[in-house]
Amino acid sequence: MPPRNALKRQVNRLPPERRISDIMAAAKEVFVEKGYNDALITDIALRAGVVEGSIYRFFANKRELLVKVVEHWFEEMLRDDAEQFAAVCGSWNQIRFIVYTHLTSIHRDPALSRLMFQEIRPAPDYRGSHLFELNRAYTNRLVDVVKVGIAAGDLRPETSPSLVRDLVFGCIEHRTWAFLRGEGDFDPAELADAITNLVHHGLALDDEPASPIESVVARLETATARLEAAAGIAPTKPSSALPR
Amino acid sequence: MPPRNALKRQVNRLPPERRISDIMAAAKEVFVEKGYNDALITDIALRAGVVEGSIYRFFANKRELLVKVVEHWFEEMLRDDAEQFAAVCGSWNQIRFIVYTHLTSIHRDPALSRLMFQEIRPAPDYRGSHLFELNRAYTNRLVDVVKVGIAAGDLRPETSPSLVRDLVFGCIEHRTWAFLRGEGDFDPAELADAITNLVHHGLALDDEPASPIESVVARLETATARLEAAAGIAPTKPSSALPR
DNA sequence: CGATGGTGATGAATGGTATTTATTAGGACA
DNA sequence: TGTCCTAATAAATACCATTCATCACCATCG
Repeated sequence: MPPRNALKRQVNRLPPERRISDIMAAAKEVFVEKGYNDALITDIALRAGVVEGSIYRFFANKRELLVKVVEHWFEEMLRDDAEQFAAVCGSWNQIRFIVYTHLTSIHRDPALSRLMFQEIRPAPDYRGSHLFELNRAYTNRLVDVVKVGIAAGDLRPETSPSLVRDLVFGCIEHRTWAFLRGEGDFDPAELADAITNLVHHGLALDDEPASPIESVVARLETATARLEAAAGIAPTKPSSALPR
Repeated sequence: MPPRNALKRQVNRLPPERRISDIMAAAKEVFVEKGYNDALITDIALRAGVVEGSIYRFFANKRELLVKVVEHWFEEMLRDDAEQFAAVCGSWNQIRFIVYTHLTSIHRDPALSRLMFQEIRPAPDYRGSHLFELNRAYTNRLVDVVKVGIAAGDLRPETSPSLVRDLVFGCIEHRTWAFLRGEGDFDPAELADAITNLVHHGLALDDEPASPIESVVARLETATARLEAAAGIAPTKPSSALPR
């Protein structure tokens, strides 16, 4: 056995899968602790027990490493949620379930959620990425719930399912930003109830006979509102506000 | 006059305000074009007609420069919106106005909006910053609208005003992310209507008083009153009282 | 059993960029 | 007109992601 010779460099050979998972585990740690920009490749390499250059054998660059780490997390999450969801019935309960599980994920992994929101999603190549597809599948469950609810007569037929998706996920994100910055805390169950109720009241079909007068006045109100908007807001391009 | 001597360096002395505004204008350009990370101080200095070091005389670092640029934009925006808002009456119209103007800002300045969402807001020192205060004032208008609406009996008493704020601004943000990434377009007026309707249906008090006609007529009256106000019959500040 | 080629792994460069610093020029003021 | 103060400069520094020339381990073959 050769003595610990300073001139001989030590090499530790491992199967690629093992190396990759070591690096990803270390990267996850560092990204979570430091955020993307302050995470150092040196630090990741150190914790993974490799040298900086080795990371570039498996990942094209720092960003790809980030994407892979978040993808891994997201996929795991989806697997866990999927079959549970299948057991939930009724539009209110289904919406509540989706809101609740999403809130729980954020509450459990704030740093990773934040990386997803702040670093991944705004990237110009996000659409077209695997994470985009995963996220689409994730959020489309809500779209489907709304569609089914409309078909079943539970929800207002004129609501846009995709707008409901943005309403719900946008609300959750906006509500949790302070927490994601490390300020304060929230209770997922409580907040899930509040959001679901608020949204659902906007969706629930009011079983009123809906007299003809009703709709006529509603149209009148809309017309005047537009008129006001056009008159009060922008002299620059008044026409567009009057689509008719 | 000294000849253009390569050994003598040219110095262009300017009043500080002028230098600062030059630098900020150049920085705005570059940040808008390239985004925060890809914006180079060198580039900014070049366009501002100064040398890199000079920027650090007026701004502590790149991030402070960014914050100042966004602050400036935001303040300007607030000034423009403020008095217009004062003229709008009725909770539906007020919400619609807020949604519409916000959508318009995003539509007009996507890059700056994006910097605000992606770079500024997630920073750990955001709360406590001037921009936080500005943004709070901006979004609190909606909170006030909801509070007044509840007090006036227009909106469900059990709704949380701050949750409505998150619902509305979160929805807008989520909806516009694709546009902010440079994919596709949206129509502010149309989207404002859709969002306002969706949210308002979740807020509007549904229990009809005994006679449907009664409330229908009341709404008609409200609508015409608004129209009068908008037309300039009752101009300066009819809003704060929120009649009725 | 020894040589050898392929490749995982290394750590020292490289390059790009924010930030700092020593030095200079212009103007205000005496 | 001389002197000091400070804006402005340009070169230097520091920090990192990324690249690259080289090395050491293993399998395979002679």
